[in-house]
Amino acid sequence: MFVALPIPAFDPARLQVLPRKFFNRDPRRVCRELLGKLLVRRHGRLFLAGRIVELEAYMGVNDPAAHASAGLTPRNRVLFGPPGYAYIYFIYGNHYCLNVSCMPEGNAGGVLFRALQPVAGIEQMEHARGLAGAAQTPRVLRLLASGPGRLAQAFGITRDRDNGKDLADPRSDLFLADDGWPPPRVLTTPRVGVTKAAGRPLRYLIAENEFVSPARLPARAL
DNA sequence: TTATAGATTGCCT
DNA sequence: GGCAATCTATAAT
Repeated sequence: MFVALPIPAFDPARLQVLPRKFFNRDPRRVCRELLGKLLVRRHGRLFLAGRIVELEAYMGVNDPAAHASAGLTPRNRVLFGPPGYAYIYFIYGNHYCLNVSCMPEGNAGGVLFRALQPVAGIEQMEHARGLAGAAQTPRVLRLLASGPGRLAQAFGITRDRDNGKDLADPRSDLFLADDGWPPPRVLTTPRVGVTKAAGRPLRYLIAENEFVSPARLPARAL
C-alpha cells in the first residue's frame, strides 16, 4: 500500500536562515544536520521550498570523487572559497547540480543536494519540470525534485544565475533555512554515480522518506 | 587538436 | 535493463 505523505504547511515567517558557521564544518556533519532543513527560492512574494531529504558529502582535495581533487580551477573555485556559497556545475551536457561550500576558505569541502520533498510552489516546480497539468500523484510529486538534476531544474538553478551565490544571506533569492521541523532519523549509503572512492558511506538520507532519489542501495543507520 | 569520461535523466525494448 | 542526449573539463596526441 502506497500512502502519500501530507505536504507540510509552509510559513515564510517561521524561516530561520542558516548562518555561515553552520557550513564552516566537516561536510559529513553538515550533511547530517542539513537533512530536514529547507532549500528556499524567493521570487518577490512567491516562494519555492523543498525539504532536504538526501545529500552527499565531498571531502575536498583528498577525495578522489570530488571536483576539488584536481586542485583549484576556474570551475571549482567556489569550493575553495568561504563556506555557505553555491557551487553549481553542468554535467552530461544536460543537467545542473547544486552544492554548498563547506569548511573555512582554502579548504574545499562541499555538499551535493540530491533530493528534496516539495513543500511550497509546487505548481511552479511542475511548470519548470515540464509536468504542468499533471495530477499531483505521489509518483508525479517524486518526479519534481528527487534527483540532483531534477531539483536544480525545479528551482530554476543554473550556473549563470546562481554559481557563487551566498546561501547564508537572508537577502539572497536562494537560501537555506530551518523551519522548526524536528531532527530526522538519518541513514548513510555509498555515493551514487561515483567511480572513485566508491565505497565510502558519504550519501546521507532521511530514513523511510519516499522522496529520496531513485538509486536504492543498502543503507545503515548513522 | 582530438578523445573520453562524467557527482544524470528520460525514453526505449 | 540498455542507451542516447549533449556540454565541459581534462587527458592524450
